[in-house]
Amino acid sequence: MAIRRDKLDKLRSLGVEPFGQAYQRSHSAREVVEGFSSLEGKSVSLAGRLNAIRSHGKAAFADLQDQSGRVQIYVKKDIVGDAAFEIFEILDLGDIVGVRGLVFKTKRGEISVQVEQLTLLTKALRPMPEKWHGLKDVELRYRQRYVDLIANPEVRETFIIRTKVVRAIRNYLDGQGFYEVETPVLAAIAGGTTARPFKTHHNALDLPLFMRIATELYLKRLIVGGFEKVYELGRVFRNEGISTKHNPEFTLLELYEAYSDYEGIMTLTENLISHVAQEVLGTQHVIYQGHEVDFTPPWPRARMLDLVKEHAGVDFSLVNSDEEARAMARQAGLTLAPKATFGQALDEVFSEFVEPKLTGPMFVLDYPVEISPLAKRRSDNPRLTYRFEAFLAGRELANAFSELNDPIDQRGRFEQQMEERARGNDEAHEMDEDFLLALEYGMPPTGGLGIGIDRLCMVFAGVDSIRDIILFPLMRPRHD
RNA sequence: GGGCCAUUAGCUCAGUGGUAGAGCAUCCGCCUUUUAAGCGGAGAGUCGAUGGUUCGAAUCCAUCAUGGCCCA
Repeated sequence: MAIRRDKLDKLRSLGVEPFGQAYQRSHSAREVVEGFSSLEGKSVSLAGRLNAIRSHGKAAFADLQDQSGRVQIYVKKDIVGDAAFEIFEILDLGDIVGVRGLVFKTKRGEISVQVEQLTLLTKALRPMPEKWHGLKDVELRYRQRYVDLIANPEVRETFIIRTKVVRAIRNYLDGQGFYEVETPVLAAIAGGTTARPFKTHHNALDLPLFMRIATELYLKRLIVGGFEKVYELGRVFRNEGISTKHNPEFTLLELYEAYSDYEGIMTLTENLISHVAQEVLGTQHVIYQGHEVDFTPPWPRARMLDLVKEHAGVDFSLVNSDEEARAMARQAGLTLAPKATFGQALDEVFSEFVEPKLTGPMFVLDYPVEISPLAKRRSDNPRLTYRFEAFLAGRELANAFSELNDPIDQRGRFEQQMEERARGNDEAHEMDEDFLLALEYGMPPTGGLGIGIDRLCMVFAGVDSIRDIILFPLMRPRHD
């Protein structure tokens, strides 16, 4: 640091401003390398960070890194002149420069730019991480992602994949006639799923507010209002623990299609993901965590009850009461809370014995009503709903249902959730009178879908931790 | 919340009770087609923090901090 600060003064005394102005570039590093056959002998201008310097006395090679990649530059005293070469010798790894010069190939065959004019654009006051091993310290990689991006080029590729996934989703949905909308992040009630919200406060209205945990209830209001295909691709916030699969804020896609149902949404889901795979990876096949994944539709479908019967050896379709359900869970080897319902018992057994085995992609159908308070009941079995989840690599990828549009049933479900809450489950839904009011105006039969974008991107990028697909994951602030 | 692990130079890492090390980076010298350039030399540390055990602690013990992995 101190040495680099001294260099600032030295540069200024030589008439060089270490924090320069805009620089006109003619090419990117990649363009120079890939377009060599037509660029050889021609003059190009590039800008980027000095990644490596191999000095040879009165000449030097260096690697110039820009967003597209790296290209070697060759700085020769004879050509740039004594003054410029003196300045070049002061430069450090990490400094950002602009160069203009001729494209050529070295004896060893490396495409390079013979520098005629060198411009310092930004002096780096901090040293870069080690060139060979990169930055490995995960704490520093997350806290100082910019250094991670400089030192580990594959990290940029990971995040470019994320960008492409999001773009491909928008392209597909827009092409299907969906409208992208924006609904409130701050609301008096955080609804749409079961999770603890972040609480905040609006000063002028002296109003307690919550940050959204889902976009569901607002998007359904839009269906009531006559929008027929809407989606929101937005950040939601859940005040819960942090793990390789959980970050307190994450990106959720929710979409709603009027006059559709969960069957229609299943088809849409597999087509959407398949489209994204083709757009982003150019293939339907990926290997994730050692499993071969094939996104080609249609995906296998199985009823939750059947999967539980198959993998846990217990048949919940024979159960007639919550008590019998708890007994069946015990038979499968689980101990549950004494008040656990049929739905909770089934879900726990499913999570424990089935979920980890679902490499997928596949659909699991017909979730119990108690854990699906916003989903429509099956007409042939009121304990179950028209709800499915998509699974991939043992993890929930998507959650969808035929939306409950009966305001009276919906009120009953909310009341059931209130009882849950009274029993101490502070993740249960709150009564949302305003949403019920909307439903009373009439919501057409509708299918809805939610997809966790971070987890989806993890599969496409081949990373195992959600923190590796979030640019700036939440960290405890450093205090030193 | 529980268990296990990590924390040593800017970075990557050695160092299991007896004078704090290596490579890269940095600085100085040499070197005009190298590429993890090379050769010679130099500087660089509150060993995460605080206590304790010991003649002596990076090393053993306790607590705390930060992070990671697993579990709830």
